[in-house]
Amino acid sequence: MRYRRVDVVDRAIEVLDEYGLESLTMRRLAAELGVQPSALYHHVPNKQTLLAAVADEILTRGRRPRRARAWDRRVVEVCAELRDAMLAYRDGAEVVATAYTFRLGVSEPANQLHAALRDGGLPDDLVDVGTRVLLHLVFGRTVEEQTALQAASAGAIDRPPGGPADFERGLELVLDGLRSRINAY
Amino acid sequence: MRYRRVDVVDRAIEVLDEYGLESLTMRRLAAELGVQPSALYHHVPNKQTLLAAVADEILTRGRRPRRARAWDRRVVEVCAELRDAMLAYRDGAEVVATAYTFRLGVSEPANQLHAALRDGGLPDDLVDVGTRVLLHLVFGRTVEEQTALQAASAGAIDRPPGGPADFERGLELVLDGLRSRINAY
DNA sequence: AGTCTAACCTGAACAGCGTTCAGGTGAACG
DNA sequence: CGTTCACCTGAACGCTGTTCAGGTTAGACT
Repeated sequence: MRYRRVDVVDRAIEVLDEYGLESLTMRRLAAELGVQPSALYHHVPNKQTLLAAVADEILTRGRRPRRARAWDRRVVEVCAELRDAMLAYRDGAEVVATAYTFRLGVSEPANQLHAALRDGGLPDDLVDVGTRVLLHLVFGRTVEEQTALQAASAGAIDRPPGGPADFERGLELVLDGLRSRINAY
Repeated sequence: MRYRRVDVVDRAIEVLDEYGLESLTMRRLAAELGVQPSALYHHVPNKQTLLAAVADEILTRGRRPRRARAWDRRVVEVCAELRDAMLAYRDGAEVVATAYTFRLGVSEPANQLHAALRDGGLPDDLVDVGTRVLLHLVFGRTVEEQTALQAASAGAIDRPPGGPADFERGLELVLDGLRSRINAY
């Protein structure tokens, strides 16, 4: 069998979802493809890049059509989509959040939030600040939620916190702040 | 030379600050102490625990007296102290944020924020939501800032964003949201 | 049809990691 | 003066990401 880059990334996501991030090693992935570990380096320069590609693919798979027209509803939509996309795969939140931290891909959600806040009529500098605050909120919260969720399903019952409702509460908090800044101008 | 747990943690912080998190290996730390790697396991059960201890020590060293009386000023104070404490050591933000993610220590800032929001007269559930939002904001932002800062000092000039002003802007955004929820009751 | 090129892969190795374990050593205490 | 026990040694185990020289094979070109 001969593979291309896409096949490697796809299989990486399968391994991630089934066995978790700590089991997603180059050797494991190679074995899963029936190939020597060194073969992977013909498709990907290193593991970090692989993980970035995995993160991007996870987000791509989670995309859905934009429905809302009002800027603040659109922010909620983007954040919810981002959250759901990450939660759809085991350890997805950690992979995506880490890739974002190292500025590897994951720029699409940032762009969409940026655009939404701009449409809201916020001053430019507040658009930047707001975008980052929203991203940090979504990443932090979702990583926390997924960690707790997986810990809970592993027996350590530590009341799975939050859920979508709790998530949206936090979001509304920030949106309130943003809205109050609009009315001021 | 004979060491105790404190010595190990202290030296770990020195190695962290001087050579960075990726160089803080058990072997490296042992060599720095002039000791076999296995010796470390008499002071610490594993590396994860060591890093949690490092995180806690970093926060302890960064503590300062509480001055503000108003609840919202106190929130700003706690967040600023947390940020400064993490920024005081190389990769400090990442170490502390990771420890928090895995629920290993780092509970003090959470408690203080919780108390401040309670004093603000927020309903209980909002206190929880707000505390976590604030923590995620501070962690996300500080990790991002420190990463960019260190990348910049390593030659990759990617405009070091933010600084204290930018940080406080994001914070005020959330505080606005919280304040608006108070006045509603 | 035959040749060539480039993409894909093999197999072995390197240097490093966290962690374990049986056994040694020396300071402090009774 | 003897014993205990905290601290440490030295070697090993099983992993990890990554490199490299060389083999194989599919597809394009003449």
